[in-house]
Amino acid sequence: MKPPTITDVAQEAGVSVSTVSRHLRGDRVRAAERINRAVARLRYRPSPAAQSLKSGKTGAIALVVPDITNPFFAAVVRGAESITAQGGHTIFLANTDESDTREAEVVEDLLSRVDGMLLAPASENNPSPQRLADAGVPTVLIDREAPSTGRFDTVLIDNHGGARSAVEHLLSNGHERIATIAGTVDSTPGRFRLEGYRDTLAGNSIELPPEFVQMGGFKEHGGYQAMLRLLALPDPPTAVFVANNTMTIGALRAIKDIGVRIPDDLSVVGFDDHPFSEILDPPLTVIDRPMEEQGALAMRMLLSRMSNDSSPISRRVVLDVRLTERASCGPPRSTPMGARRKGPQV
Amino acid sequence: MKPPTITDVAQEAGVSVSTVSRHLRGDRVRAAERINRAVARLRYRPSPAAQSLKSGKTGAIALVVPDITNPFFAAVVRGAESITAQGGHTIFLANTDESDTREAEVVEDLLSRVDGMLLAPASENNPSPQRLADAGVPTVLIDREAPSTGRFDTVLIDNHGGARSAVEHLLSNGHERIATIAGTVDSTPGRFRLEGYRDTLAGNSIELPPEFVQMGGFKEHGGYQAMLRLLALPDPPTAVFVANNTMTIGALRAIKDIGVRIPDDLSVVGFDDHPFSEILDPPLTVIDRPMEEQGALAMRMLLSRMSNDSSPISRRVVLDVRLTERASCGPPRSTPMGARRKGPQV
DNA sequence: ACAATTTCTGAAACCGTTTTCAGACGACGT
DNA sequence: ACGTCGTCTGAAAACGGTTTCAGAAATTGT
Repeated sequence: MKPPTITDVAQEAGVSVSTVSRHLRGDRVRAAERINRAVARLRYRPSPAAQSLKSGKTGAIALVVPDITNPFFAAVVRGAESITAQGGHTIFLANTDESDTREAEVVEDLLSRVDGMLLAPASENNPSPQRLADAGVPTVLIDREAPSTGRFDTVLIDNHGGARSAVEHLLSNGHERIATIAGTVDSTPGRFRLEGYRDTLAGNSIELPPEFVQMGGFKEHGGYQAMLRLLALPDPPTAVFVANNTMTIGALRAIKDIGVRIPDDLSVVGFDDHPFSEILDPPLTVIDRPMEEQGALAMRMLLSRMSNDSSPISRRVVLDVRLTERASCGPPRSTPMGARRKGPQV
Repeated sequence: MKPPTITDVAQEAGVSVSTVSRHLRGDRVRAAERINRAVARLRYRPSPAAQSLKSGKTGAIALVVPDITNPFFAAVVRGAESITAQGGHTIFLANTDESDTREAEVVEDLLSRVDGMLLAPASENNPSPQRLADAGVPTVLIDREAPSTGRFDTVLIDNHGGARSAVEHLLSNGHERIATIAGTVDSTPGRFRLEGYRDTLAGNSIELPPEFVQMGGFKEHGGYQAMLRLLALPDPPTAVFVANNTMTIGALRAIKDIGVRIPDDLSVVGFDDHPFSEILDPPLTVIDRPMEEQGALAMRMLLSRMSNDSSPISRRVVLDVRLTERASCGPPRSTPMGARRKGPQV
């Protein structure tokens, strides 16, 4: 009933606990065979609690993300897990619901249970990374930067460049009235994607009314509302860049509700690909990035950090993104839309 | 640098470690105020390893799912997490990639790290639940049954009834040539959804060629291939029931590649809703279920099991599903004269 | 065969907590 | 005042491993 301890094994094998311990950790030992048999017979498994108490290592790694429901983070998890699968580390996954306070709790709780952490902070002014640094927990940041830049290993993507590609694609299709639905501006992706959008338009000497930037908070509902506001404008945009996948779902729903047609009435570029993007009608043009690789890379960096304390300088990796062109963009409508609106409104 | 121990706190507060420990666990103690100050000043946090070694409790719960990328499981995780958030339990999430062997490893590893486990077994002949029972770890099964039925708490949904609703919906639209893309048949959902499909057809005295049942293995690619095979049939079906969400994505991609139109050429019902279902063209009719609630319920059952050892009988909860009708179903392309023309009946 | 060396072993200390177990202290009744 | 309680306290023993240490056994060299 009670799980067997190393003492039971020692007794069964007729040796001392030290010998059993040594054999289990790989030392050459005379009674190796007998110990193996005893272990098998008793189905002995060392207690992680005891091991970690003595060694100070837990054999676990935490992976903290703002929203596990988001396919991007799910992919990151898979990527990270694929690296850790062989090596003997367990992954603890935690969800923060995009909340700074929840993240603080979660991090505080996990702090002493793990040897290292992969963290995608909810926002940029979040104290968690600092807390982890203080506690001496090796940490790699994913997709979001820490307040005190340059002090943490980070795996980012080229958010600014991605937004630029999106807007340039729209420009090259002849659009000028290009709007954006932006995420929370105090998160790294939200901030840089918005800046990329603005810089690109500015670089092309295009000036747009401030209503062309609508905040969607990275949530589906936010995207829905934002798109509704955009479409209700007296002089609405002919193209929209939506800054993440969940807001895109909401935005498309709004478009559908209103009865606007893509790409005839409105061109759309999303950020982050998804299996569904291909089967939409029309298929969605998106900014794509290596999601699993982002997770895998972060995990590799973390593992190296954990074993190889050497390099004190922090690494900052920025992965490339690329535009996957499908069919949701076309030339702008020559005549401004406005007459043809139906369905629910804001 | 080193995290402070209870001894440091005791010293700082000028009392013995026992007193500190007692105060921390809630006993009345004279030096309460001084201890609090010491704890705050030192930023002391008790070592989970030491606590769990002594108490035998870990304060953690494992949640093991076959595929975290699947929005259904992501929702289950959220549901479960929402319950645990307040109470002091950490969640360990693990992914098994639908593999029995991976699941065995994961469960074996987590076994001694947690006080309880929420498990969605990869297949029905998977030994993990038995292993957990042997080890005395409270366990609640999610969505899948264990080999030795009736011995575990389980939170299921009405898979059979869901499949029946789907097929009946298709029947009421006038279809007779109804195919299915089934999941792995050794998993609970795969088995019962297929049985529900077969029973309903049999109940309506409809006999179909065996090629109308295609296996898709619950994977997107499997769904793609299965749909391709279905559409390549000399006498293809006029309607298809796809047994889960990821296969549906694949199936829809195949449909799009081939150029078949929904619902004119083919009616489709999926299993499990998704934000995207609504923005597809046409929006997808699906069997829907309370996903987060399934996770939340399972977590509640587990917590009660963990505290309240009382009831030795195992609970089996079956949640209802319902058909969410959208626009992916219509009358069959070549309807026999006089048959129902349009719209659902019954 | 014997000393010098190397390899292997068990006893014991330790990791940071919780929890007995006496004993110390203050409050109380008479 | 004095014994009797009840409350609060610190020393010490666990929990299940790992690791140091010194000693025993095996190996080697001559």
